[in-house]
Amino acid sequence: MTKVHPTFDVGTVERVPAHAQAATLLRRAIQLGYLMPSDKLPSEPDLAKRLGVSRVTLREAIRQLEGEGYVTSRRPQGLFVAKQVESAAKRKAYMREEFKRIQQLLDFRAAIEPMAARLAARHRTNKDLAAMAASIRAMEVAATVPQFRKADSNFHLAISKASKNAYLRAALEDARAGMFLPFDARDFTVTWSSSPADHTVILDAMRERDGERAARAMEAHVIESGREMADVIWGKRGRKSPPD
Amino acid sequence: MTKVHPTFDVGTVERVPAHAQAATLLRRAIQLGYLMPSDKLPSEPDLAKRLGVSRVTLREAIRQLEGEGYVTSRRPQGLFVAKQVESAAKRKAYMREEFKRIQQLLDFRAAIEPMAARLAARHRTNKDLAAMAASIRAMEVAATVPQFRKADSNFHLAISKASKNAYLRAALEDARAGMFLPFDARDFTVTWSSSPADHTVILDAMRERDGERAARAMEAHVIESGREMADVIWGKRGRKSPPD
DNA sequence: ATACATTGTCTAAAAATCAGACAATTAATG
DNA sequence: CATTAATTGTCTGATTTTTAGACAATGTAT
Repeated sequence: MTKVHPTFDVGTVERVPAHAQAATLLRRAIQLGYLMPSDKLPSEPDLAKRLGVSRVTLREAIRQLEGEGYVTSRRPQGLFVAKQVESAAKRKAYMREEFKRIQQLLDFRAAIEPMAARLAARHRTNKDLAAMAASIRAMEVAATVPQFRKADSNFHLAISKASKNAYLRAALEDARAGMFLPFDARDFTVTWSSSPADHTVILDAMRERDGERAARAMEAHVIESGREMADVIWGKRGRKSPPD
Repeated sequence: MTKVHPTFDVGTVERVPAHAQAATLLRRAIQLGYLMPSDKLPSEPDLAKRLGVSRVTLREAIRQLEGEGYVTSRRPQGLFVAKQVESAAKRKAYMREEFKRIQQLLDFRAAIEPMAARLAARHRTNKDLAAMAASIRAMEVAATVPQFRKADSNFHLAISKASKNAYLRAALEDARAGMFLPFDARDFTVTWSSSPADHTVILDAMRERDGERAARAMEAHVIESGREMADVIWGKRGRKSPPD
């Protein structure tokens, strides 16, 4: 008796316009620290080609980002990354309201990052190891929060790459991009304190191909990062300064 | 000195046509067992409305799925899920060739499913619990592999839903959809042997809100499932029959 | 003052999607 | 066996999004 399934739910198609996607890509690049404040962006024709869209479409994306305050256009010189995206107070409010989402994201990271570290310790090449070490060095010499954040991101992404697991890697990239969205701030320096030591421990485990130790260290690191983050969000600790 | 970042790479925009998205949604519904072989799909206007696309767009998606052999259109009766997508031999060959990918997916599941179980044990409502129990009952009375698979899928998805974590849930859905693609076969009855007992243990932990036990049980289950799967793929055990 | 790269603005066309109408088909019904 | 009713097959025209390209406006650097 062929019949339609009663609880049939496949979800819905959501069309994402090309200009919205382009805006998301550029916003993410700024949020992840690939594009830093006051950086000049490529010219519109160039940028459009890189993004794989037409200039008109790119333009709509730029208008959107200008409205959000991520970029400013100085007439015939080009497009620049804004120095300040939003007020500190506004960002902090945003973070509180997004707290639940962040907490979910931290649990998600706590699930995947240790596994990525475990597999990376097993499958890493010397080149992978070098990339991780380079990221840690970059973290140590970072003078600004965006620089630090970029190095930190690179370290974790290097591990996900070394795991040789496409699923973990994709999930981790998504997770990190999602994390940094609200931490776009220049006034929060989360994970600055515990990170250097944590990262070194993880790197050692990678060097010795000790998967379990790498996983445990990563788990501790993610949990501690989350704790620090929560403290900052809820104002228990307040600001910290970068190391000198 | 404002300069363009040298290693500037934001990725590219990829336009995903609505019909491709619709095809993906329907394909996944079949792969996950929401739509079973010989099931009748809703009428085109109805389905188009549910998917949030026009009928023309839906039609392009259907043409695609027909080409892939997922559905067949019996003229004025409607659209039906195909009985057989591909031959058993072809699927088995496909599985071996996709073995690496499956192994990655198993590692990915081993990372996220225990965490989902842990959080589900903590956050589950009675309704969540009832859904899990219903899935187990459905598994016990399943007479065919698709039925069993659907029930199995529902159990794991119920847990991911109960975890109240959108990221874990989405990742788990992706992972399961990816798993079942090559296991669409009727000739593999993986996880049939160990599953009933495993699932009951997990359910007990959920009932008692014992997150750690739930996580451990789930981890063991995923690992054992992977082991059985590997055995079947490499022919160490061969076929099994469904319970009567 | 001038050159020049860049953004601002416009037009025309192509592609995707939508909304709706109507014909064709055939299982089910009486 | 004829009729009904639901469904797919097919078509048209409008709307939205995106593309490709041309040209003017701008203001910095030489």
